[in-house]
Amino acid sequence: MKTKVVIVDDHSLFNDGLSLILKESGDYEILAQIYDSRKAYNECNTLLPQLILVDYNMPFLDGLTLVKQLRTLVHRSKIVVISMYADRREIEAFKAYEIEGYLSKTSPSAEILLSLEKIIKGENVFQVKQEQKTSFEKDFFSLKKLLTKREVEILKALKKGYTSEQVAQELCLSYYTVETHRKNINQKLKFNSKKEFYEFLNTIELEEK
Amino acid sequence: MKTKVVIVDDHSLFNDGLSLILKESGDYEILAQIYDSRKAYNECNTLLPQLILVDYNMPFLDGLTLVKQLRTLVHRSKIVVISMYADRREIEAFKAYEIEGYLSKTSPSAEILLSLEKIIKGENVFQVKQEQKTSFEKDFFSLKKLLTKREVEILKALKKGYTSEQVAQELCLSYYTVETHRKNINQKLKFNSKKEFYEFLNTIELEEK
DNA sequence: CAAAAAATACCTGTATTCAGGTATTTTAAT
DNA sequence: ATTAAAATACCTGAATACAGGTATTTTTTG
Repeated sequence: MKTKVVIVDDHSLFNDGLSLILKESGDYEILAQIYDSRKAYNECNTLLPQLILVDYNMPFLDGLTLVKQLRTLVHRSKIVVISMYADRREIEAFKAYEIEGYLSKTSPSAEILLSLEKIIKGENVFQVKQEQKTSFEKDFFSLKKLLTKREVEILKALKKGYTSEQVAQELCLSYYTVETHRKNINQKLKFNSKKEFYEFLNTIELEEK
Repeated sequence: MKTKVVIVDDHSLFNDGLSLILKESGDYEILAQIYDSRKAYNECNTLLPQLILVDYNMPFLDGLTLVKQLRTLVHRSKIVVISMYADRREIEAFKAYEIEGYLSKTSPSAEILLSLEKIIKGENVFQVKQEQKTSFEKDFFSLKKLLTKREVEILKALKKGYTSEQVAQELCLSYYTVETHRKNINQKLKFNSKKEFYEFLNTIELEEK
């Protein structure tokens, strides 16, 4: 049984090359090669890959933010980040989203294949020493499962560029209510900065398809 | 008759991927894949390839310096630089060494193959980045005219999710200075909401190298 | 060199967001 | 029908951002 893979990398040559390498090994089926990270969320939502390979450096939507989004999917894919530079701090940033692997583009491809094999079998592989292992498994959530209907409505209004005050007017609510909802949203999604929140807000698809 | 190629790129995955892509096309014979640019000169001196593909960003010996070296070889190979970011100024720097092509890693591999074909036939091909344009990126050129160097630096730091206070620390500035810069940026770009500012921040490509 | 542009820094007041609460009512689920 | 979840609303203090200034120094440029 071949492992179903989606590759997300804006560098087409690399994307295609990696795709070929995986195909050649005979163990992988490439469901999609995505060149624009902004499309990854929706693609993975329908394709349901077992493994998602994500580049770290991408325009518009960087690897970290993308991984955060992908983790809100109901379907739990294994996520492996492939970075140009194997940086410890970079890895730390990803720890929160409990990715299954972090590999470097500078590694020989044989090594990459070996690492991926291990990851498929359930191991986690971090090319730079993993010093602190997470003691408990967090529950992974679907955005829609985690957020309530009202909270999604609040997000939709915020997507229009409204302040909490304006959202309150729009939805005929008290300012305090809106703030409460935002507070709960922030708690659930654990944003580390305003930038992250707005990045999420700008890229997430809230309308039903 | 297959074209004899040497690939120089420290990113093994990319190197191997490109190698596979070329082999698959049936038109190329890979004489060597070199992962350490410092070895490229001697290798090419003995292998005498018709075509040398060189990555731009490499440790120890960058693409530009390597090309300079390779041009001192008696054997005249066609040299094509493959870069992450197709920047006009980068290309200019290479023009002095009369390379035959300059391609971007973001181009579809079919396009790369087509370009290489042309180059083999004697043409020179210089690809300048084809941008997927967002509303803001269209105006990026004028944006750079509008914003000062420091202001762009501030934006870059903000892109990391920093607050003004953190940006000040990062750049060894006063908090007030950072706020002044932000104020000027906001005045120049006339954002109507925080959402708009962060949308801009998240979508704009500030690195240009 | 003189003028303009850029970078630096400070001040004040206001607006907005965030994070910690508490608490009641409405709705959904067992 | 009872319980749990969701939605509502309020309070407060702190952090951050925004908008209006002023003002000095440094750098660039004609």
